[in-house]
Amino acid sequence: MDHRLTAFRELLARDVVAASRDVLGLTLVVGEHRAQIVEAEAYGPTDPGCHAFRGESPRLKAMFGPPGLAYVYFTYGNHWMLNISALPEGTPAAILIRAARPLTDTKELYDRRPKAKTDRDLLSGPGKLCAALGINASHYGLDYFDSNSPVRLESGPVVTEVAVGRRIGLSPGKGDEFPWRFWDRGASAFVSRPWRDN
DNA sequence: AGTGTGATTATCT
DNA sequence: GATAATCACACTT
Repeated sequence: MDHRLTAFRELLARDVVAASRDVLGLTLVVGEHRAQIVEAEAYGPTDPGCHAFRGESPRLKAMFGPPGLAYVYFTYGNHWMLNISALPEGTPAAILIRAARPLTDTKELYDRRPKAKTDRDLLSGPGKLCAALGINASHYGLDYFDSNSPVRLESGPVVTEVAVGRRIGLSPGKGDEFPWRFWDRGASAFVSRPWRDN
C-alpha cells in the first residue's frame, strides 16, 4: 500500500469528516471496473442524519465494525448505496460514496444504466453509481483494503480544489446543515450536484 | 435552471 | 404503518 492510501487509512480510523474529504481522488475498484471518487459525504456518531443515531441493528453491523468495510444498504425501494465504514470498531461512522468518474471501459456500465447518454450520467449519484457498478447486498462487509477484494480502494491523486456543502437528502433537523459533503471542483461534471457551494 | 411528484421495499416503531 | 443518505420525468421560467 503506498503512502497516499496508507495516510487515508489512518485518517479513516480517527476522523470521518477529514477522511471524507481525503477520499476524493482515490480509485474505487469494483471487479474489473475502476473509477475516481469525486464526491463523498460523512456520517458519524452523534449525527442525527446517521443511520446509527438510534443505536445498533443487524443492518448496521458493518458501520459498527472496524474502518474500511463496505456498508451497503437499499433505500427508497429502488437504490443501493455504497459506504466505507470509519472510526474504530464499536463507533459507528461511514463515508457515503456519492459520485465517481469512470476510468476504464464503460460498455458494461451503459448496459446496466440504459438511460445514461454520456459518461457523466453513469456514476453521478450514489444510486446511479451502485447501479452502474452492480453493487448490491452481495458486497456487504467486504474489505476495501484487501487487494483481493471485489470492492477495494487504490491510490489516486490528491485533490486540492475541494468544494464543501450541505449533505443531500436529509430531513430538516436531522443534520442537514452540517457541511459534510465534499466534491472535486475539477471534476464537477461528474458530481451529482455540481453547481455551487451551499 | 429550478420545482414537484411517483415509484417501490427493507427496516424499524 | 411511516419513513427513507434517490432517480427520472414532467412542467415552468
